[in-house]
Amino acid sequence: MSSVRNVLSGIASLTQTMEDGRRQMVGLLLPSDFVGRPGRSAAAFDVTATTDLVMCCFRKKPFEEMMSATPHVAQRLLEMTLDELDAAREWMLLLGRKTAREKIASLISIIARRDAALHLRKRTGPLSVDLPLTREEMADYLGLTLETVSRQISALKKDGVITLEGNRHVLIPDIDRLLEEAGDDSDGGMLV
Amino acid sequence: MSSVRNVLSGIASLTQTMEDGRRQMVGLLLPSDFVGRPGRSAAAFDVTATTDLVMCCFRKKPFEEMMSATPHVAQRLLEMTLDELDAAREWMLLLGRKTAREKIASLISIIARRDAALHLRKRTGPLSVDLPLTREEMADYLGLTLETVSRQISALKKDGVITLEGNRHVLIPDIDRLLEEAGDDSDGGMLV
DNA sequence: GGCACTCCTTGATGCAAATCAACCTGAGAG
DNA sequence: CTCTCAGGTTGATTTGCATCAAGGAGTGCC
Repeated sequence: MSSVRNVLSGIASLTQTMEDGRRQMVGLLLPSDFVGRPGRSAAAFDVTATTDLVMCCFRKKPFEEMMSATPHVAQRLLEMTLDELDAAREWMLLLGRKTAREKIASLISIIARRDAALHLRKRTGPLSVDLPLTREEMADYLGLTLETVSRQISALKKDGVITLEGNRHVLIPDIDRLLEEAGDDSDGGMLV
Repeated sequence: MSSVRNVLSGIASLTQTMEDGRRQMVGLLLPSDFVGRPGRSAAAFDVTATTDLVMCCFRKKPFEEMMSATPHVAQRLLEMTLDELDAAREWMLLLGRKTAREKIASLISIIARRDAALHLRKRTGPLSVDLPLTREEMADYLGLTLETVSRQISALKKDGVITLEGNRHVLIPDIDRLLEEAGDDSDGGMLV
């Protein structure tokens, strides 16, 4: 049993489930993300692959030895965990206080931002992003139902905030407009 | 400017605020909890004392030197941060999927558990806990309005799940009943 | 072709929690 | 003693989202 894994390619989701089946996604694992905890074997959450996935699993013992031996590793891991904690806390604001429309706009802008960070290319035309999640997965992430997700996406489309190309592809003519709809303050954090 | 602080006594809350004033509490700082991040100066959240508070502030430089010098410190800090992350994720389930009644029951049971962990004494009679928060602060924590908090507390009282002694003091005749109302699976995590 | 399936959209209806509003209680302050 | 003000309760009404329900579009299989 390895206690720590590292996503190499693909997307996985971290979800919590209640006895009666209500589900909440609590994290999205993208390439380069770590899962698991050094020093604990039982996982508190379900980890589900949402696409084909390649992960790199570390053996418990050697990994812990490395942690002790090289302080930089522990420090780097700490920093990554603190980033995740910040992201989780931003998400708590979304779950607790945002409207359905704001939630959708937030999700799209987060995906857009992550995409931009990944590709690092300045595009002049409208931003273009792929949604790596089904409507149901988005609903689980946002604390909504899939019907509400679908309706709010349609509404944002009708209002010209986004354009759809097929079900999974979104064009963003005006990113500031989208951020405004997301209710984030201008400079806005919200990295995942 | 110190980057890291440690609560010695009292209670502080970590909150996020939107431009229009909507607020979400994203963490409760109790004695022994750490705030802040090594390596970053700007805080992403408001930290507000909800009671008189004594904190221990570390100077940035010496703290970071200590981090590098003693791997145990970094590891311990990592572990604490991972615990906080777990707690944040449990909280996301609450915010995204639980009903108002379940949220209140969850909050009370969390406070009860923490209390029990602190005092370590087996009591035979009904559990007795003090709520360290006003109704409004509970509302900010749970993603509700203060009126709903008040109503649900009254409802739980009427249904015999809890008993009130004054506004801030709660008796729990049957902790399992309360946990059931909280919607947590029996053995249940939910530490804060 | 027809069938089964997943994913998605849209409409009608219901309900839980927000909102708006009034009032209660206790603690200082003058 | 009265005034004020923060914290709390409770009631009436509204509303945003969930729920229930039907149907469309794409894909793979026989």
